[in-house]
Amino acid sequence: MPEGPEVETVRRTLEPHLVGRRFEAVWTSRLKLRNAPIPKRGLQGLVGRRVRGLGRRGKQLWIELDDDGLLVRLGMTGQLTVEEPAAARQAHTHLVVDLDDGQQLRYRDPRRFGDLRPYAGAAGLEEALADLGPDASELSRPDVVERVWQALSRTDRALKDVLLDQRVIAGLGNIYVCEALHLARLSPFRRGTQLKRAQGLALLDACLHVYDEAVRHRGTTFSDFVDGYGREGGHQQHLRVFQREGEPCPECGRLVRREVQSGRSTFFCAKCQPRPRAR
DNA sequence: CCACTCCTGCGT
DNA sequence: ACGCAGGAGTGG
Repeated sequence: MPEGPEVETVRRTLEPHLVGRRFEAVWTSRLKLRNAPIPKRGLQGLVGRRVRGLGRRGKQLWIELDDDGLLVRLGMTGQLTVEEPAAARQAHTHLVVDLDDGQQLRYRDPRRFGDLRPYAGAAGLEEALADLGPDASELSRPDVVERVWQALSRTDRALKDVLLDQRVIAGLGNIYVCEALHLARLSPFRRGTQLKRAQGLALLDACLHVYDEAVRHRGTTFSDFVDGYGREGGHQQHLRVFQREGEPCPECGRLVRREVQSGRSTFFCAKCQPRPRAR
């Protein structure tokens, strides 16, 4: 469910609550996450540590504790929230941490595509992030834009697939890639090598803009996404094409189309985002 | 690039 | 009953 803006919304809502708190006890379910057992021992090892801060790059979130820490990936349906211990524990809860202020940090994930992974020291964190490109918010920096443009302009892959590749830019998912391509008026099926420099830069600027707006609206909620206090996002009111098949394009009125690309739905306007002629 | 996997839940 | 879902990985 969550892309970078949703994860950032969780990070921002949880950080003020968690910083300075100590992990007093840890409970985990016995189910697997991402096809691997929950690392019970590693999580138990975090008891007694104090939270220093919350970090994020792309869709990857982490809680920095004294020395070590905990990486959290939300997958499609993960929710990380602070709740009263008396609040009913919802189905599909896989982690409950008792905090020293009497509250609980809870992780819930019906589809279990998420991941909980303790890490050791700065080196452990660095290793976990090694394959991630710069966060999409870093596209505000000219040097990052230049580096990403170089990668983009040299690939024959479709723009949609490149932007979804977390090694190139981290944090964009299906929603915001569709949105950015529409904003930049570029077809998702166009290839990187078919871009002129100005078009490429405009696309990266559109990615940054869409990303910032989504953060400003505290993320997009269709069904599952909630912030650290269980509140829904607001960006679903502002989507241009995503999940709007058959509705008029906000720019030209032509009906938005949906097509399957790389196995996933792509939403676009055939008039504003004409297909490239050849490859 | 494709097909298929991990899962549950929801809308048609 | 079936298709589809914000992600990510594998194998072909």
